[in-house]
Amino acid sequence: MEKPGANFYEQVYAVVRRVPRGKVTSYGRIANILGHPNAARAVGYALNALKDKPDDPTFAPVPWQRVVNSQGRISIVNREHGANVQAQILRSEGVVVSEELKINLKVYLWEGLNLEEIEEVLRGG
DNA sequence: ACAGTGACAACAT
DNA sequence: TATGTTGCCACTG
Repeated sequence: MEKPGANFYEQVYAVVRRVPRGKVTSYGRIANILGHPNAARAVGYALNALKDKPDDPTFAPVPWQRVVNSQGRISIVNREHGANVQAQILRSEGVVVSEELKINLKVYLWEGLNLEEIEEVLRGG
C-alpha cells in the first residue's frame, strides 16, 4: 500500500494518461472525474509535481500538456525560443492554439470517461 | 499540528 | 473582456 494522500496524485496521472492525442481537458474536469469537484487546484499541484518524477523508469509518462484551465486557456508560462512550450507541444499533436494561448473547447475538449472507466482508474489503473 | 503554497474555478465588479 | 476576490484541496516543511 501507499500513503493515502499520495494516491490522489496517482489517480490524477491515471486520468491524464487517458486523454488522447489531439484532445484536451481541464483541471476541474479531472477533479470532478475523481470525485473531488472542488480540488481543481490540487490537480494542478499534482501535475506540477511531475517535475520530480520522470526519473523513475517504472513511472509511465503523463501527457500533462493536454490539461488546460476551464476557459480552454493554457495556465503555464514556460517559454522557450519566445513561444509557450505547452502550446508548441499541443500544436504538434494537432490542436489549434491561438496566439493568446486559447483553445476552442467546442472542438478539442476530451469527452471524458464513462462510469466503468472511472472505477477502473480509481482502482489504480 | 499548522500555516503556507499553487499549472484552479466561480463569481463580482 | 478584464481584473480582483474568495473558496477549495492535497501536499510540504
